Amino acid sequence: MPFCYIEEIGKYVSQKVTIKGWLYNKRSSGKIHFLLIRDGTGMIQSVMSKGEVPDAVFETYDKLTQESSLEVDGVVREDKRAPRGYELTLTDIRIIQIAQDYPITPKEHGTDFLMDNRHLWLRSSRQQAIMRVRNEIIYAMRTFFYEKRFILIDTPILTGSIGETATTLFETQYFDLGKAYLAQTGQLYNEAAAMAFGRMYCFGPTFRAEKSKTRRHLTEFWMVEAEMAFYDNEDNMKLQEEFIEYVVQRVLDKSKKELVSLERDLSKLEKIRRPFERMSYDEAINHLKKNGSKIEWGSDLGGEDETILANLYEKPLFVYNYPRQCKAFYMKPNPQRADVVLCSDLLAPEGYGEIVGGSQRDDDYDSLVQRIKEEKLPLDAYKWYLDLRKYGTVIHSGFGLGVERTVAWICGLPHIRETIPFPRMIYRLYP
RNA sequence: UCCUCGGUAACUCAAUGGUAGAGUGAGCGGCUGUUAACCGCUAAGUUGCAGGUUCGAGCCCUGCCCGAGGAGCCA
Repeated sequence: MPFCYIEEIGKYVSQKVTIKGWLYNKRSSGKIHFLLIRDGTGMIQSVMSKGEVPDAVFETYDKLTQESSLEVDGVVREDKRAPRGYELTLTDIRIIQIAQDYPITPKEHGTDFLMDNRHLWLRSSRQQAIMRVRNEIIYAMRTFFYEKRFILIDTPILTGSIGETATTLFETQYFDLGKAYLAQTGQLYNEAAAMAFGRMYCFGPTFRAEKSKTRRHLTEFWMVEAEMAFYDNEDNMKLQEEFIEYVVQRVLDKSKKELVSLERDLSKLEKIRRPFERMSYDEAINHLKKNGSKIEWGSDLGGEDETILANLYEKPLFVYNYPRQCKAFYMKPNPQRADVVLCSDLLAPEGYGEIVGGSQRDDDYDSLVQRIKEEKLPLDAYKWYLDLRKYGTVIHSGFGLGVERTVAWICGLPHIRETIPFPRMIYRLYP
């Protein structure tokens, strides 16, 4: 008898198959039992009627509890009455283990309880859909870069030198060499790699010890960061548009079923096509002031400011040329205007906020040394980084995209915590 | 770190300062097409912790602990 995964059950219509999985839910009318079985690839309703199977098999229904593990044999049928189109007429059930008091019931639960049971919550159909979309998003990102001949270069997670200023870093003792920090970005290493390979990207976890407590923050999150030699910031923004469009449209194609089950409005995603909207930082400030914001030129945009701007359009919005003072030291000053840098943030629509930050990097040795001194950063730690401006410096640019914020946006989720299997947040390290 | 809200049965929530209750889940029984099935019965509580006010506190006051939403900061 063939073993089969539920996602390919359609290939086995009128055949007898074996399914291995877990009991999601059960219902009965007394002489007819319904078992909803999941196997990680999907869900199928299985049916048995009294008299049509041996009594011993029929009575195993009474013993089965939610999330008990089991193997079943049955004949595959197409049936409109089944929740997923196909149904299994059972011939045998073999119990592997009876689950005792599975805590997550089919009814409502609160956030705290679900987060404490995250290891089990992942079994529910909504979480399954989100993780499948996340999987497609990541695959689309990697495919995009692979097809463009970008090289994947893995950057270190334990670092000595710090990437940027402001944010707080997780630190740990590193043998006799002093403090090591968990990487908040791979960018500086990316620049070294771009000078070696031309166009590259890294994909990995990053860490911020910020005491942020919002629906858009994690202390551990995944970032995809690209770096390109001979790209100015205009080339950089064009690449970002192409990248986002590719990822959204591909996921829309590959994960339609999951997005529909998450009740995502697909028409909103269908509109994510190049070119995206653009607005300079100066224009953004003017618009915000006209609409009652207290923001002053020179400070970074707040969450509410971003939402006001992003809601003007149905497509993502680039805000470019930020003041030098609110951006990282490595960004290249605008040659026409020394008070702003050649950079852009990409704001996702529907209030999802910043998902990409990018810039042209300062390629001049003296100017970079000056900026490092201004920021009071340890010059020694950046010696290798400065070498990149000594040995064949070229114009180069790059960007970083937050994977979880992108997943939240594409799935239409209210909170980032459901976009990663085991979220790390300021007040949560378990499970 | 700051502001706001919350903590009552395993879960989700009720309960004018006056006998702590319902639904879900669990257990038992019924039902031959159920769709978070339905119907009946049963068990289930140190009301987050420590004090205080009061004849009497789940409810009012103080402190602490835990969580959520937001701010700042960021992807």
